[in-house]
Amino acid sequence: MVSMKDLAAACNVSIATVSKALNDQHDVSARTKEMVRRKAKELGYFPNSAAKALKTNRSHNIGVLFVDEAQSGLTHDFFANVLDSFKRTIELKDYDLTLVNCSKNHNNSMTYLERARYRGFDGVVIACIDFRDQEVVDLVNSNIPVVTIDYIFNNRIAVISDNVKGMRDLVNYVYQMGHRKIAYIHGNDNSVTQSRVSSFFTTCTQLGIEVPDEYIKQADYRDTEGTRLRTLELLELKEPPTCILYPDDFAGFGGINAIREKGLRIPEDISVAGYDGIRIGRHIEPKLTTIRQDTEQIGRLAAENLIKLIEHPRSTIIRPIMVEGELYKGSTVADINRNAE
Amino acid sequence: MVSMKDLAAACNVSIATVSKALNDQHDVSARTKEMVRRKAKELGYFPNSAAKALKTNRSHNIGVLFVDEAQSGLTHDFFANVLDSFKRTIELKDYDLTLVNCSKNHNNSMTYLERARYRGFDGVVIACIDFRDQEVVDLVNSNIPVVTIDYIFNNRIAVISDNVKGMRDLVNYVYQMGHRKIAYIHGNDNSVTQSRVSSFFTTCTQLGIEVPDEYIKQADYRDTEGTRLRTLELLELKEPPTCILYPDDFAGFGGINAIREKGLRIPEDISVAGYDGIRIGRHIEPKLTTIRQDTEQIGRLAAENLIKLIEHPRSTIIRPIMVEGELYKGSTVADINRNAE
DNA sequence: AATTTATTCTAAAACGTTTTCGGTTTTTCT
DNA sequence: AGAAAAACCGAAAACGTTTTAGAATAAATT
Repeated sequence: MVSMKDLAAACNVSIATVSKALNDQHDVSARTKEMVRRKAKELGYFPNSAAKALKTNRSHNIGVLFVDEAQSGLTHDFFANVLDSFKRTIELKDYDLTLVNCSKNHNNSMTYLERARYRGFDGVVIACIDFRDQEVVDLVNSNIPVVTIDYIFNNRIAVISDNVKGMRDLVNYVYQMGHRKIAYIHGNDNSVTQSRVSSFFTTCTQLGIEVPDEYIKQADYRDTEGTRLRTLELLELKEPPTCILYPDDFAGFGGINAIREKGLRIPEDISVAGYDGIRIGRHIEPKLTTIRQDTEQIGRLAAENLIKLIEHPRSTIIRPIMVEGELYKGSTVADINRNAE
Repeated sequence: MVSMKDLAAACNVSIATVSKALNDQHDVSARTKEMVRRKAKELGYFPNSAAKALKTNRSHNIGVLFVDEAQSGLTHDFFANVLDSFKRTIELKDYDLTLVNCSKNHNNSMTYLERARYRGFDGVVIACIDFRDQEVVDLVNSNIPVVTIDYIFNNRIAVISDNVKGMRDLVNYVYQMGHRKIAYIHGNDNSVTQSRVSSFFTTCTQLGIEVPDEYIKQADYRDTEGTRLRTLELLELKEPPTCILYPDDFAGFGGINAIREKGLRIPEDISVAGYDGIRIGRHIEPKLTTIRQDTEQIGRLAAENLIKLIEHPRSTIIRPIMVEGELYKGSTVADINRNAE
């Protein structure tokens, strides 16, 4: 409510001088700077971001775009952790974070791009969304600095979890534990799933493992009911797998339930593994074997690179950034090597 | 980038007319309104929120204040669900949501109140934070519309989960299942804990249950290691409880682990219950008995009332709003009545 | 026809900043 | 001491809106 005008009056200087003093410009003396700042604190002055944004075309505000279809937005463990890390990082540089309104409630709703411009975001981070949506594509192709998570666009910064390496590590580990009959219930079709599935097959081939068609099934991510049903199918096979991989940890618990329904023990009778490394997985028994994605790193790198792109567009190298996950061994994959019996 | 000025030029009318046409004011003819709107769409015009906010002192942006101490902000299941519901609700009214930067990284960082003013939030929702923090108190006592979650300030809107009723329902259920030796490991001291603890004692007294001191212990919320240790202590007692209540579901799993460590079965040998109703609790075995907090409702009511307060300050009744939780029976509390044996 | 009333429009100020450019004053150099 | 350079400051325009007060025109009333 107390503006630069008031402050200028109180200091007997011009508004211009006040502005420069507060912004630490070089053409104002140390003495007046000191005076203006003291007075500012005294009167309880603080700037108005709207006016500043209007004038400078910089909002110091970053938008985050995600769609919480089926309750899987903010409550999505992986994404929430990424976002949390992202937020902590940009806060160090004095940015705020705005969740972009993505409801299409009236027919005149803005597109994502329009809304980003409307709010004047300095940059946008995009995650957890259908990347083939035309609105998303338009936003990515605009001149607004953008970073995507787990999806690569041409000539844009992306931070992606190394699903190829993750799946390879997981399969190698399972193989090393003696398993040769490995089933994989994968998630619904998107780029993440594709990376994992192709890595699964590649690794199996390299290891000389044959994967019968009926060992490959599909369920949605976080869909415990789907994995339960698929798991039951797998257990019905005349030659059931000795280990089942799930789309993610959450969905994995659906599979675990199915297995126990059948009176089987984990990992004595059958082994399982998830993907993600959700927090709770390390706190409940059996501790789920999984690939822990480095959400901390993903969020931080996304933030750092987006800010670099915003503040130094010319000197920022635009490329996808890989973040490796880490195998968490847990206790759901049994060692069934001969010598271990 | 195309502004009202451009639009005015293209339409051969004044800027004022354009503004009024787009805002559907009464003193502009239907014909020009139509014309302006058509032209606006044609040129790809959209407003600039900073300019609008500067002029009107309304940002159509709501701040959310929470502190993610110990990773328990966005990744906090209860809060994430509340926030998700909150967001969906305000989006229907065309508001955006900004997570207020609450890092104190340099000594000149703004206070919460200053930041709220700086950004020009129309309102702020406060949750998951130390409500005794002076900065929070200052914000609450300012003239900015505010709603708090799970904490009541005088003369401010609050949406709170009915912990008294929740705990009463839970204890009654446990009692009804035949339990008389009920232990309670409660969370660290705050208003939520106080409600639950006092309700626990009141209900026990009403039921004529004696609660020995050593049945009451403390662990932090979501602290699986703490609950593990406290649980082991309880099991060492010469007269151990037949049922243990935990601070929350997440922490409850720490207790479950401890119990299994000792080779005991749930619920055959000992019963347990949590509090919250986190999603995963319904997907893993054993299904944890708990009080499911109605996060959907809490978020929605907080949003609706905050917006009402923003848009119609005079006619909004200011009072705490109670939201009841629901008993989820799960399968971790055994029926130990004589006839059930 | 003259007056009033209603309708439709515009000019201009204002919101709180930043920035450019020019003008003083002070310091430094010869 | 005088000139050149450096340091410091202010007036004013601009960013994209909304809003007020009034002007111009059209319609309705006497």
